[in-house]
Amino acid sequence: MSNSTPATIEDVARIAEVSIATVSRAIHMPEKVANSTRLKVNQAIAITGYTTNAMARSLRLGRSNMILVVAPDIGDPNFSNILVGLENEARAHGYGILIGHTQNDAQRGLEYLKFFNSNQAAGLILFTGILPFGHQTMTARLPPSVGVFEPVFNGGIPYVGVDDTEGARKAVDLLLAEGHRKIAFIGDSRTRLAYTRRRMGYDAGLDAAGIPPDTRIVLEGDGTIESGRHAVEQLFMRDTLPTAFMCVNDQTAIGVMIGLGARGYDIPRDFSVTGFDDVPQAVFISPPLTTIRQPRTAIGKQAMALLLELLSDGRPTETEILLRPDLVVRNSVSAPSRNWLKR
Amino acid sequence: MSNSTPATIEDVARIAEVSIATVSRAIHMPEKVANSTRLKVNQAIAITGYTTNAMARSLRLGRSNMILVVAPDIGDPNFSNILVGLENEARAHGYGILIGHTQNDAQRGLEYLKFFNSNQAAGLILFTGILPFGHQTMTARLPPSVGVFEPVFNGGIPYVGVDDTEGARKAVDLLLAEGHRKIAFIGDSRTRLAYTRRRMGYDAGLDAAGIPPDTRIVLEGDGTIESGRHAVEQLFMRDTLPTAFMCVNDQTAIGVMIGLGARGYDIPRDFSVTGFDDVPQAVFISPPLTTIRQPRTAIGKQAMALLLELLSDGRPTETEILLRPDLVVRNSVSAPSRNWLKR
DNA sequence: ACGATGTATGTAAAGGTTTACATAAGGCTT
DNA sequence: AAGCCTTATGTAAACCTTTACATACATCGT
Repeated sequence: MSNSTPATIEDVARIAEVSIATVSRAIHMPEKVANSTRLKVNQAIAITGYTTNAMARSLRLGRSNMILVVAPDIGDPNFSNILVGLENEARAHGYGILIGHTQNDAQRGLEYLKFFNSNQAAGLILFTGILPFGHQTMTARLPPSVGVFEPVFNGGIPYVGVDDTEGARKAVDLLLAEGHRKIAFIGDSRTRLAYTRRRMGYDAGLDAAGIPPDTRIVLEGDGTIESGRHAVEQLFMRDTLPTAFMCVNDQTAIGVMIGLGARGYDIPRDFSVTGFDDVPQAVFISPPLTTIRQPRTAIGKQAMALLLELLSDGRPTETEILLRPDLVVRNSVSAPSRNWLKR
Repeated sequence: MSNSTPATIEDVARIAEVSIATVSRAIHMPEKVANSTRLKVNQAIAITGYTTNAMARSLRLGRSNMILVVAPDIGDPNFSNILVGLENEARAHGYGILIGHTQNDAQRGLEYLKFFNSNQAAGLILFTGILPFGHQTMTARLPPSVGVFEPVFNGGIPYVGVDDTEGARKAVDLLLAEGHRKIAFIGDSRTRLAYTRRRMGYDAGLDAAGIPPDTRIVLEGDGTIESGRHAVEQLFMRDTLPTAFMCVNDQTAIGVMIGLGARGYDIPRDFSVTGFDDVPQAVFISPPLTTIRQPRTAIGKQAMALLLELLSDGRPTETEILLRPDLVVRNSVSAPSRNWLKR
């Protein structure tokens, strides 16, 4: 019972008075074994407290029951909820997860490949939009992989994300409904698909409202708080002020709010601001940010489900799964102020 | 080269024209092998791109190179930075980390034991103050373990945390220096060691300032935002108002601030508030929270270092490592307002 | 010149599992 | 009752390492 060394399949076999092959079958292919023997085996397992040695199993099978999750930054507020979804789904199917963070360092990413060479992981979940490994070199023998949030590279890797266009459309429609006509769009890098798609939602919303695009109030940045702040300064410099700021993500929106606050303006009285992501901070900042929620736990769950499917079937059923983002109305949006309307 | 199956030690041996034993030795005990052969082996490894199969190695050695990290909630804002520290240190020593979250469910915690039975993990890092497994049953065959933040149970498991007493003392001293004399302490559960210790710092600070303890303004809660809010209501009901709230953690402090805000008070004009932890939100709330920082990355690093030591030596050098917490001054503390001083 | 000592390498077993193949027994068909 | 199919179980090989033990050879002291 409380032996020093854990019970092996042989211990079970001895007690159940069957061969080890039968024990293995009783566990993994119960229908192939007679009811009476299955019972004996189960009893023996209960007595010994046997758990199958995952190492030996993986060695024999040539694949492990672990999934490697690689993210550029574990501390990213978007990360942890995704992880919950990933982990729950994995566990439900007998898989565990392994976490690696690359800190945006390709070299470190590369080191994670050893988990696959050495059979320590069977599949890969990628958070970064790029492969964390040297590109061409490895694409050939890449393990079954699924991207989260963003499509990966061009490697034909399926991914699970959110319908960015629809989400952006919801944000812009809210602002339009409040009466805003001059709505700035503060983006991040044009190379990111999320930017392109959210921008599409913005453009479409404006177009549907009959408002001609005004490129003077469409800015690019890098998605950080600092970049949101900078965007505000730029607009004040140019004297092309909008009445509302629609931001590509919450970080940028927070930056915008800080920038506006520093200039003495009140939100939402003087300007309205929307974000995208609904990071945990969004509810704590002042005023609480109206934003678009990414269903993170659901994304994680779907991504893992897709990967598990990939692992068993070999081919993905879908190459892109987009979940529906929700508008979360808080306190950073109101009708444009009289003053600004006059402009 | 780009074979479908990864190279094994035998491939290397064949190319280097030595036995597999020599290859293994060349890798793990290089000094035991002649220079010339070591060179040949290294070349062969380079040619084949060989990586040792961790499964086979673990099976043979009877231990793995993975560390299981169990936390009640991966989404906890305290968690991710710790993880960075843990992971960096682990990787530096050839270990990887495995993450599990129990969601405060003992049953789920129990399931993680299989990682040890099956040799999938060599050691354990515990975030929860309690063992996530059935208590008495398992203590005997518990793997090498280290606690983080809090001592674990009574199982003689070493842990790495922060000097709570010193941190609390810094907070209370700041409030005293600002001129506060009536300082409330909002705690969480008395069963938590962190509570006891932070309370000790509070008591000591008051004592040093010659202020007699006033139990009417020392409250208990459960460490949540809601509980902070509730504490404010209680104090208003009883009409025993302090001029400052010293909170056992940031969540409670945020709750206190929300509660005070809801009653129309301004912080820090009407009341001062301090927290403990310096969670990421602390800087985003309004006003930004003055709090005590836990050096999270450092804690993680130390905890992992301690565990690794445990794994090799068998016995821990220290049973408790406390790091120094820092006061982070932001905007939630000022001198008590005239009005309140009169009381 | 011989045994002793030391160094470098090879041989083979062991670690726990899964599974192809072999065997045995029972039930059908004719 | 003979042959055949089906079902249940056992035997043994394979997965890839590490390492105790054996072997071979060179070096050294006497």
